[in-house]
Amino acid sequence: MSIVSPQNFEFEGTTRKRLLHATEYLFASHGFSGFTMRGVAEKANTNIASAHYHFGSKEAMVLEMLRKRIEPLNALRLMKLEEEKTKVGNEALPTRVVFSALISPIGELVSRDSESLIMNQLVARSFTEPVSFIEKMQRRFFKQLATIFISELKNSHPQANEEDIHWNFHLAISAMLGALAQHRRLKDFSNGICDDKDFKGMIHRLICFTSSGFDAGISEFQ
Amino acid sequence: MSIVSPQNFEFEGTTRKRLLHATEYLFASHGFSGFTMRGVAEKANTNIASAHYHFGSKEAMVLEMLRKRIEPLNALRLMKLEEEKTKVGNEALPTRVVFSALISPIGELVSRDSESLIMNQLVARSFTEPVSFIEKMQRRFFKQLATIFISELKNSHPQANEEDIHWNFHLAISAMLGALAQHRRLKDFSNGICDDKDFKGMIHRLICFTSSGFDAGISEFQ
DNA sequence: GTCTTTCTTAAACAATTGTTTAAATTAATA
DNA sequence: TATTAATTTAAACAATTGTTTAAGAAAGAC
Repeated sequence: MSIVSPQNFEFEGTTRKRLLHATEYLFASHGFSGFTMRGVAEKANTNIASAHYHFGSKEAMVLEMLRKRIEPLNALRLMKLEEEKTKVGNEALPTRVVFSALISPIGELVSRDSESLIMNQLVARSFTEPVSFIEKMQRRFFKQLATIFISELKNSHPQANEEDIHWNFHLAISAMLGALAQHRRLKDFSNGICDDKDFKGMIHRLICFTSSGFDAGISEFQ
Repeated sequence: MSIVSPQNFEFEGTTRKRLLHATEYLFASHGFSGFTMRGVAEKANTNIASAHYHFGSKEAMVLEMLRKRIEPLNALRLMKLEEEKTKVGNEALPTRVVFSALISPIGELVSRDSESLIMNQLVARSFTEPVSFIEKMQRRFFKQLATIFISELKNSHPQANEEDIHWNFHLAISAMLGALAQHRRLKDFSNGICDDKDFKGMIHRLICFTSSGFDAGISEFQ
């Protein structure tokens, strides 16, 4: 089960769902300007006019697809964070727990809906796409979440300065998205030593990697 | 001096050089399928037929541009690594020194040629582009280098198993490329607290972050 | 000088792009 | 059943894509 495997199967459900599904797959593997409405229509077993009937435009179709994927993910992240906060009461959360709340929901959503494997490359891509509306999406879908998690990290590191917190949070997010986006390289470069299908393992390693990197960056500069 | 700042100035030099320069800038900010030959020609103050005269095709032009940027970078990386190895003689290199040899050349090339700031987004983008010839480029330009650095990390961690080495090297590379590719987010999210123009600082932080993350990942799983 | 090569340019090419139109079909409602 | 709304479809639209052609200009060699 690789993150984005070549899909020859037909998408199922209503035309609208098939279109969103095909959009998701093609956007994840080719980027916004790299896929075509005709390509989406063909993969969804319908035609281009139908896509415009349901969504109005290519841009609107991608936006709707992204919204449906990202919103549940962020909701799960916030839920996890609240859960951990009530657990410890007045104490500050360890770095690792904060990053676990941020990262582990990716793996959990993938487990729930096996088809959402694509989401990883998808979310990651939406952070490297240059298209202006996606830059806006970053802010709309992620800035608020980032603020909450950063303030939590401030609680965990009361002696650290804000600049270090922000810098290393940024590096951690970059690592997270980078790992999702470049997952295929692991297979190419490890000569079969690593199991790139071990998604749970990746999530676990990613949490360990980012929280350790974060803490090292905080203590180094203070 | 942000990594990719909006450039209104005209590119200088021969037509060929102006074309490569414009290609670099546009590919970095829009990706392969996101920029057009007409856009490149206009930015280079020439016309599309001239671009085809000098390079033959859009793909060949991008390949040539990438080659000219990546090869000197990798040469510097290998030189740094050899330098450090001769310093310690028979001893193994600390993780941090290995990652410093891998990452610091990015900052040094940027210092030498201020215009190569773009290179960062550029190299990073070439690792998230889906276009097939760029996937081939990953292997051509990076696989050999990765093998060398991985074997060096094996020397540094003789007790670790290969799987952990590969996984965490992969995560470190992802963090490095992710940080370069998503550099703009720092400005967007830090509310002016962090100086995104402090490139040397970023390189330093990145080396600290990745080597600590790597070591944590190695020791956790053994 | 002439000739040859190198480079530049405007114009056209065929193919593909997102989008729209309008007719045909299906589903829902009364 | 009759009528209305929702959906699908083929065809065409204008704009843009990478590429090519062929004529011209610039530069160097003889």
